[in-house]
Amino acid sequence: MSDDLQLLVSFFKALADESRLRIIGVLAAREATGGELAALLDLKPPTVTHHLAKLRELGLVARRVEGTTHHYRLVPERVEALAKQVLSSETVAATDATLDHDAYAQKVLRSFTDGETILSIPTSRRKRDVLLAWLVERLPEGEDLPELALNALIQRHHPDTAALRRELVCSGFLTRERSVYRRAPKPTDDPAQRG
Amino acid sequence: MSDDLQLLVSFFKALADESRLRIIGVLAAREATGGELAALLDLKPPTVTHHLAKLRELGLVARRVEGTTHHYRLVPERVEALAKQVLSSETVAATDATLDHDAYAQKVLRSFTDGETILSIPTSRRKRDVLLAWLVERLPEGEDLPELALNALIQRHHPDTAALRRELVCSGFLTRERSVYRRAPKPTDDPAQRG
DNA sequence: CATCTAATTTGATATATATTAAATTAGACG
DNA sequence: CGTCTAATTTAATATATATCAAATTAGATG
Repeated sequence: MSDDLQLLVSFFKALADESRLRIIGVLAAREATGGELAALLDLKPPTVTHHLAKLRELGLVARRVEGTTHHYRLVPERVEALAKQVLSSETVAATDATLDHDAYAQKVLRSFTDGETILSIPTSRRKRDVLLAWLVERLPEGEDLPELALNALIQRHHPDTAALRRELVCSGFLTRERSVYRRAPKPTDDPAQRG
Repeated sequence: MSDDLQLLVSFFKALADESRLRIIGVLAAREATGGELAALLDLKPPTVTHHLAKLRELGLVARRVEGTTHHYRLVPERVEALAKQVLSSETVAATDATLDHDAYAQKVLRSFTDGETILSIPTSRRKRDVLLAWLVERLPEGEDLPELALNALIQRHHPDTAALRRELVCSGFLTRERSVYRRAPKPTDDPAQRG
C-alpha cells in the first residue's frame, strides 16, 4: 500500500472515534490534564491514555509533563497540515500507484484463454468484449483481409471462425466492405465509451 | 451524543478503511460496476458490496442499476459538502453540547463534601483548589472578616478552621490585611490561570 | 422454462480496538 | 524511606467490522 494511502487511513482512523473527537473538542478550547479529560468525558484514565496515545502518534496532540501531571494540548498546525493534505488527496486519488487498471481484463483473459488460444467464448457481453479486444490485437493492422485470410488467422486461436468474425464486426473491432475486412481504428482507452 | 458529532464519526468511519478509500480512488476517475471494482481492487464481490453499502449510506456514492449490472459513481457534491462541514466542526468543536465543563469540579465535590459540610480535605493540590473555590463561595463577598468571624463561618463546613483559613489565603481565595480577611476578586474562569 | 450472469444477502470467521480493572511506574511530600 | 497521587502499562473482555464462501435474488438469454 502506498504511504500516502496509509497516512490517509491513519488520519481517518484517528478521528473515527467518538471519544477521540470529544477529546479534540476539549483540547481545541484549552489545554487539559489526563484526569480532567477523564472527568470531563466520563471515561477512566486508562481509556484517556489510550486515546491520547493514538492522537499523539499522528502528532495531532502534544504532551507537556510537569511532575506527575501530564498536560495535553492540540497541535493546530499539524491538524491543519493533515487536513489540507487529506483534502488534496481525497477525491483526486489514492488511485495512482495503488491499482492496476487492466486487472479486470487480465482476469477475464486468464479465465478464457491460455495466452494464445481461446478456451471458450464468454457469454457475458462485457467479458466477450475484453476477449475480442485481445483477439483483434493479434490481427495485422492496416491490412485488407479477405474473408478466407481472416478465417485462417482466427483459426489459430479458436475453431469457430464464423462466430468470432461476426462478433468482431458487430462489436466494432473490425470493419467490412465488400467482403474485405480491416481493423477499425481504436476509439479510446475508456471502456465507458463502448456500451 | 449530538447529531453533529454523530455525523462526524460516521464520516470519518466511512473513510477510515483502505478498501473504501481505494474504491473512492477508482470512482473519482470514472464510474465502475461492482465486478470491475472487485477485479481492480482484488476483492470478492460481497466485500465490494459491503463497502459500497457503507459509502451509499452516507450518500458519498450513488448507484445506477441497468439489468443485472450495477454502476457506481462518486457524488462529488456530497463529498465536498461533508468535507466542508467537517472542517468547520473539527477544530472548533464537537465541544458545545457534549460536555459539562464543571464535571471535574462536581466529581471532586461529590467525593469530598456532602453538599454542605466537608468530609475530608483532599491532599491533591488540584482537588484542594476545587474544594477551596467551593468553600469561598460560601463566604460573604465584599465584607471585612475578622479572624474570629471567619473561623465561625468556616466551622459550619469543617472543624479545622485554621488549616482551611491558611489554605484559602495561600491559594489566593482570601486576602489578609492586619488580621482582617476579605474575599479576593475572581481572576478568571480559566483554571489554567492558577497553577 | 432452464440456464447463465451480476449482484446481494446470509452466515461464519478473524482481526482490530474501545474499555476498564489491576498492577506498575514515577514524581512529590513529609 | 513510606505514602500519596497522576498517569501509564498490562491483561482481559466485549464489541465492531472486514472478509469471503455459500446460498439467494433478479435480470437476461436462448
